[in-house]
Amino acid sequence: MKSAKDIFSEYLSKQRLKMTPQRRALLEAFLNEEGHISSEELYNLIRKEDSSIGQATVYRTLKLLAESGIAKAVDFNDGVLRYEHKYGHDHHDHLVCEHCGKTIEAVDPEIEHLQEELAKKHGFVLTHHEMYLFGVCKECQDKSE
Amino acid sequence: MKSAKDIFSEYLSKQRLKMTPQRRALLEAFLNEEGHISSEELYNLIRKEDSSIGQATVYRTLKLLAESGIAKAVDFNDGVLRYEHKYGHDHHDHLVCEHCGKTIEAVDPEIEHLQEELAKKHGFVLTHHEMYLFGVCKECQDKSE
DNA sequence: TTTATTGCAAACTCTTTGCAATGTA
DNA sequence: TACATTGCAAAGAGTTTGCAATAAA
Repeated sequence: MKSAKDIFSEYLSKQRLKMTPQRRALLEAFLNEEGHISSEELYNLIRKEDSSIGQATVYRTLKLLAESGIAKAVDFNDGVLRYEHKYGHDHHDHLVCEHCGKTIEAVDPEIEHLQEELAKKHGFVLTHHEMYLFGVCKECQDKSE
Repeated sequence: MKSAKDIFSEYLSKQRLKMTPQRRALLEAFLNEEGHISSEELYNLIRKEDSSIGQATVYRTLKLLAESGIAKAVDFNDGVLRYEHKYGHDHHDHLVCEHCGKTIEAVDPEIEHLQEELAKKHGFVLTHHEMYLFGVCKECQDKSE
């Protein structure tokens, strides 16, 4: 299986774009992060290793990572766009705890199927969907008792 | 059944807030609009009737309408927050056409039920959810053939 | 009379863009 | 060499906020 780096390199050359040390470093930092990272968070991480990298480059690179299929933008309604790993990861939706901000990734094949059906019923061809379930997680429920 | 105006008045007095001509006019304009309206769109509408109303008041009033349960914020990922009627309207999700921007409101009771189940399975108590299905509508499919 | 509201402009947050210098293919 | 990329600072979009004047309860 191709590595994320291969995918990214191939995407760049296909688009006649260039690989640079900044892009290499940002890809690596992104891949080392587990969760849902914002541009600013990634900027703060990368700074520790190379303080010469600018914010704009981080924004630009994350966009590129999303275009190449390495990353996927997710929006938890907290005012910033976040990115999660996409390449090599299955599709999933998110449960978001409104108290502690924790997110859980989950899929329900039946829901996925019914979404397709619902779209079809209205004449739509689905390209993608977003489903966020907001609520209170187990731990926060216990705490507030 | 109470009118939206009653609901809003009651909400205001309960919060020790005041009814003003601006709020009255904005509520009316909002109720007269059918779709999903942004603050700027509502501002442009209200201006025609009373050009002295400021943008900030529109932002502030829409927020108030949402708090009172009259309106509900929806986010179609187009960079602006929109509001739709909530009071007296059943819950629904949205199909969004990525070509023409048209939205269709739809509900699938089975999906709703499975969302609850999925949340429960992960220990969550659901407060609300967002589900947007993005795709291409019938008309746009036909056009691009 | 007390307290909320207004319009205005300035401030704010997140993100994008123009540009001259620099680096990659 | 030709052209993409960089960092920077400035610009942009959408939204919020401080404030003095005004108006509702």
